[in-house]
Amino acid sequence: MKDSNILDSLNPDQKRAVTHVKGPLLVFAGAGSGKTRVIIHRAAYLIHKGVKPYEILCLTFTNKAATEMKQRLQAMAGIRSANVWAGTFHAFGAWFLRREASRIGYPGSFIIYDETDQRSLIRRCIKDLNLNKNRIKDSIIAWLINTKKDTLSNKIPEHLEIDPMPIINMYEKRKMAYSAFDFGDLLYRPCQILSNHQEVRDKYKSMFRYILVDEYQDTNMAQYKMLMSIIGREKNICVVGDDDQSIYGWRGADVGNILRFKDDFPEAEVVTLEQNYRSTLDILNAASNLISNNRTRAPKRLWSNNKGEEEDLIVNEFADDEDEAGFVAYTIGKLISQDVSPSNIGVFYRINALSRVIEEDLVGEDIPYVVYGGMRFYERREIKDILAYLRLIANPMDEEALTRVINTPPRGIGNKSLDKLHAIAQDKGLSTIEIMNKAIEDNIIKGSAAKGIKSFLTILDTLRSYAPVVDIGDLISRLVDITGLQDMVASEIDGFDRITSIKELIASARGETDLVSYLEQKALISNIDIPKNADAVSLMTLHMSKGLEFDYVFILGLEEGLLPHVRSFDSGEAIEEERRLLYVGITRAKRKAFLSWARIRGLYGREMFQSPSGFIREIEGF
DNA sequence: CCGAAAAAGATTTTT
DNA sequence: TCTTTTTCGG
Repeated sequence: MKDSNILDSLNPDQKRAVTHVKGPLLVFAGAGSGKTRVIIHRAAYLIHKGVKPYEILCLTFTNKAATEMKQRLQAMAGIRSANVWAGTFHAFGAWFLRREASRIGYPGSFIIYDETDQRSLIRRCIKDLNLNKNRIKDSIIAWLINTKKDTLSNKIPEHLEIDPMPIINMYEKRKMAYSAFDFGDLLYRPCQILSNHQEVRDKYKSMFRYILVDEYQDTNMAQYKMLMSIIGREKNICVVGDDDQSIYGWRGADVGNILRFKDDFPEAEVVTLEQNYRSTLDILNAASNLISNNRTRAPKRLWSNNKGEEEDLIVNEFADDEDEAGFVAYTIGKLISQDVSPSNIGVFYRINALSRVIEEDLVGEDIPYVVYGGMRFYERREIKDILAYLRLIANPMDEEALTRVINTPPRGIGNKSLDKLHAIAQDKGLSTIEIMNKAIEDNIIKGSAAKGIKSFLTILDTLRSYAPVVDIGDLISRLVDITGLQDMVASEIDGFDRITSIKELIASARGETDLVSYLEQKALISNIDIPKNADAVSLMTLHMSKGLEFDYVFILGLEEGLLPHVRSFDSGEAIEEERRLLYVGITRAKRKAFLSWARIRGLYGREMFQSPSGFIREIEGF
């Protein structure tokens, strides 16, 4: 491949970013300015210039972005690109820990706890510490634990009724005994290891000589530190981002990271991409008007050559949410009748709860649609049950998984017996599974409970013997059969749907053989892949829309309390983030954007009287 | 111990 | 409104 193949289609600024090989590089890439192209082309260019693919590390924020990056790089640079390390920060953290976790007393075969697992473990700690009646919320503890890890700080809010530290300590101790990491650990623990071990730092510094980071504006403190400790002496670090699209502050993301890049690396080359190739001028101006109301941002103004039709951005007011939904469905129907493909239409909202009304009307109009997010596949009960069994096969120490399935389906083991077992295990310092047989021999557990436990152990043994010899799809289908999960689920009211999702899971696990890496994949990728060639209208939250584009975009619920959301009212910073969220939404639109608000909205079973979002006036430039 | 019924909880966003 | 947890009678 020649230089020209890689550089031909780029504008001068993009070219500058792609060809800057040595030393730190900061790319401010406005919405629709070809950011992803720059990253892909840059990686391809590096390989072309003789950089070894395995020396390149590409970090992104979402799985979606990571997958896209790998695919497009493969298309451009061919098979060699397979050796580029590309993935999310969390996936990188997990990969790192598989190799280095022994340094903090963890086995490399650890499992990953998702939010639900984390919550129920916290709840159990609260219970075991007899802090139940204090009505301390697990959500607050979870928030504390996660924030501590995301921001690498030890600050604890003072206005708490009780000291959260005993709970947190017990949580961490047990999590370690179970060989589990939570999401926060995947970023925090690598930081810890890297900062304590010079030789580990050196190892990864020489391993990855070229680092590319996408969505740098969304990095939190832990991600930042992790990054800084693996940047080699050559400082070939390239970060790409847009401070106007930082929308993860609530999760510890710090826009300051991108704004301070110049301080971290004074010698850095800075490229600003301001030409927008996506939207029409009207849409772009509306978005620019809006975002110019933010105080903390690097000054810039996007421009576009796309003239468009006369009215490309429309704000509508409706009497209630049903009218709004009716309009959206009607308009989409009209567009489709004009030969617009449904896949070129996106409907966005601030909170998932808004999708329902729209869905009803879309069904009524016979319009195909896909809802992204919402109830996540791997959080469905039947799927979590199956995964818990798999986790137990891979790692008998996983008490959380054990608690979940020991009596699912019911086999006569109630809370009493379970508490007894837990107590013995705690006492002996062993895992519950290890002491089960002995508890029965010693007659501590009797009757139906003992019988249930015996059959449970037999089931596990049987499954464990299958695990090395069949693929995971096969393993799961035997699992649902032997455990009785399948029969249990089938007899439920919504059994058919649940059986369908079990079948989906089995199908998607065909050909997989490595249980540990399979489970990691499931923990880190929360949504099952929806075929993207599906010709359907896309419904999603504004957060999910980042990185996508549609010819026609509908944004619902521009109301005070919804967008901006109530929870942002007490801080100016948070309001700015809401503004960026709407900015992201508007800039997804290529040809037309329909924004709307309703005077009455049914929300959580209540009728709310709404007033228009202040953002509407800002868009219109008053 | 089980399952139904009632009560409570949570409704922002994601890895 | 919808889901999860707790309570209570069998």
